[in-house]
Amino acid sequence: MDSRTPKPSSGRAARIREARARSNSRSRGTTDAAVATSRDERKEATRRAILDAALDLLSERSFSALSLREVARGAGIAPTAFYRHFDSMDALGLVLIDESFRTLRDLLRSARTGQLDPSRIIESSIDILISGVRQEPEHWRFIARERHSGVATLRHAIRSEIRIITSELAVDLARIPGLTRWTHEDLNVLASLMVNSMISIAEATEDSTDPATVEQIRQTAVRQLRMMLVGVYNWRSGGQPSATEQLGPRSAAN
Amino acid sequence: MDSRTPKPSSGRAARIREARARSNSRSRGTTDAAVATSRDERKEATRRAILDAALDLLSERSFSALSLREVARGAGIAPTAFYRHFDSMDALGLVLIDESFRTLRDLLRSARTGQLDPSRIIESSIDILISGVRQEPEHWRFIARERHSGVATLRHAIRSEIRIITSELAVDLARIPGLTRWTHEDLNVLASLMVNSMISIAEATEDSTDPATVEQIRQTAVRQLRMMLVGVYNWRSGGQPSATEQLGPRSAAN
DNA sequence: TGTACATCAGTGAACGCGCGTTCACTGATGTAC
DNA sequence: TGTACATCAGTGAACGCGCGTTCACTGATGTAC
Repeated sequence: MDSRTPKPSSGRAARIREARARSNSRSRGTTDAAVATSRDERKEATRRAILDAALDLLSERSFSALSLREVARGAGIAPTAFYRHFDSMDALGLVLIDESFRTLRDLLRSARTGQLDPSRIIESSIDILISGVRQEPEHWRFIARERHSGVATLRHAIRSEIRIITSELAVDLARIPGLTRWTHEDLNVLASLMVNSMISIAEATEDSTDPATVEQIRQTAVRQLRMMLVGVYNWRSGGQPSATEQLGPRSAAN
Repeated sequence: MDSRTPKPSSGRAARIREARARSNSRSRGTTDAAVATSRDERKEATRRAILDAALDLLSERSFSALSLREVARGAGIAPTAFYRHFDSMDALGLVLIDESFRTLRDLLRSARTGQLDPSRIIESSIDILISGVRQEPEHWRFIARERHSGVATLRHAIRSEIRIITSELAVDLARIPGLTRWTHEDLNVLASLMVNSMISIAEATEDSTDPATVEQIRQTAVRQLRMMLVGVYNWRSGGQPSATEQLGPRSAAN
């Protein structure tokens, strides 16, 4: 069995194979601590191993360049066993998108509910974002990469998830005192501006391991968001006529 | 010879094959109008055919999913002839990046030199961008896709090109009256904000053929940029203390 | 509790396929005289 | 201008490889009695 002879590879995949080996050990009567695992539990463990192996490989390759056999190898199973868990690689991809966006949504929820110091709201948000990215870098990388990938199924799935998150954020923004009178469209434009820069901040972060670089990205992000929000707070508040004149007339309709 | 029997395929690839067939016709003594082509000219034509075939295929696949044989097929040559023009697919990719960024830079230059109506500067810029994207959609798509792709060589090449464009823009911005006193870093932050949204506007545009959708994207883009620039014009100009207070203290150091 | 049978996650051989790359070649174009 | 030779873009057969998918199978786990 493959899981008995793991090849030298990255820590994560190795850990998965060990986990799979352990949960199978009882059935092979080894002296390993007898962890009672049902058939269902072991099936789930293999499923996870497949998903984790795929996510692991996706840090180097894009999804379209990922082969079923490679993933199976990473999970420590025969290629044919893959089909016991997923109909196709595309199906696996969709599950990965689902899980990745769960991570993203969790982060947003925690940012929303945790009362932040209002005087440092931007800094706190960015900090939450950056530490979130560092906790589950694979999910962020996957979303960032496949958002524009050649695989149409994944691209569309990601686009619709991003649209959902954006409109959720727009709803939230509508409650902020200064923005209560904004139109639906303006709120959505702002929200997508924020989601976009959130994703590109995440991308920038997870590419760099050097703490100094991360710190620099953090500061740039803070400045970017601050510029954006200065714009927001001045958007409909009048004043600064010389500046706003240069920016062209504001559309009266919306 | 393959170029004599073109398969039914997209217009562009077919046109390329025809061009190649035509430039070869003299050597085969057909009755075709005798276009005198030197060996060098024909070699160049094949090279172009390869590049165009690749760009054509890249509208559906990502670069890493592109095969040498596929490209050769698209260009109407035998797979082995590919090596007469490029050492590898990676080499081809780098040439494509080069050409794509030439398109992008040309667009920026024309936007810079053509004196725009200052009262409609945002609208004009966006219009230039959108029509630029519609003229050479393949280049934009290629950059957008491969920016986060799995092919490290291309990713790095694109990143450094974007960095160059961003700092060129920062230099330009420094000349704008309201921004003359900004720090180097602030200008770069603003420039990268603008380049980022430029790319994402381009992405949004080239995915949609429907004119109504394009018009909607255009309006959203205008609004996004306007919000951003309202922020910029208020960035160091003081005033609006209640709003800026909510955004946290401005860093005095830079 | 023991027994007989059903279930089903995982296997390994086999298939046909498209891939990148090598090689010796062909024959039109270019060049030296 | 004509001839002899060099150049070199493009060819097609051949190679070994990893791929996705099929199939009949195995044997531990689960279940009915």
